[in-house]
Amino acid sequence: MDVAKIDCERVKWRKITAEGLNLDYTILLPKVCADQVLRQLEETLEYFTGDLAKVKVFGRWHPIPRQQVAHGEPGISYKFSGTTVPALPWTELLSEIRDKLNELTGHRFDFVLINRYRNGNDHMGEHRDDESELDSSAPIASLSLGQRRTFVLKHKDARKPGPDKRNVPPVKLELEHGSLLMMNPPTNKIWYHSLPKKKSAIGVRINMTFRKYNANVLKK
DNA sequence: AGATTTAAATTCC
DNA sequence: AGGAATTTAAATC
Repeated sequence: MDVAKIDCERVKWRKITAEGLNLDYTILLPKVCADQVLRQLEETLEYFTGDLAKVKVFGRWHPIPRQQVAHGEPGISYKFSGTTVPALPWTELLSEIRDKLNELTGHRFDFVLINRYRNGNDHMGEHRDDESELDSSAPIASLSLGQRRTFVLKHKDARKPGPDKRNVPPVKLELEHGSLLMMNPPTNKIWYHSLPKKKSAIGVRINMTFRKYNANVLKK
């Protein structure tokens, strides 16, 4: 069972919508395939360490509460609160997954950010994937492997304190082993997302978000 | 120029 | 008990 053999025609999507939110969810990889991909990722990926694994928040430096690495086309770098990391070259497995997602979606992803959550204590705070260097017309494809975790989305107006706070309910999803979540425009301009801590989560989760950068970011 | 950004400690259910 | 909300600064766009 390998990724290249997955039949895109048979993928059954679940559509999730709300005000300014447009998601598609599916279990893309059958269990045996997802198990194999996870094992291969664990064997082949190395994560950033040292200064590349730190963020500056409220004037203080912290180690990121998860492991992280980026791969993609030459010339791309990923910036987040204080730190800039280079995109490492594509690996064979990452290219294979990218090609399948390109076939499935009709987009050409040129970058992937990989986050590894060692256990339920690793997490990610509320943020949007709306960097100006990203092609705002392209979706972001989020593939999850390993430990199931809850993904929380909040409307930007439900988040800010004060009188203009609006009561838009959050959207929660359980991201399963082998699942693919498509975040379609304009979702990432309007909704924040996070992966909260979960005491009961013991296992490792790896999440890969495939993105498309604006053409002028790539090295020619 | 004012909104936005990110994680941790603390308080509050 | 464990989650959700609140508070924290300085730099960037």
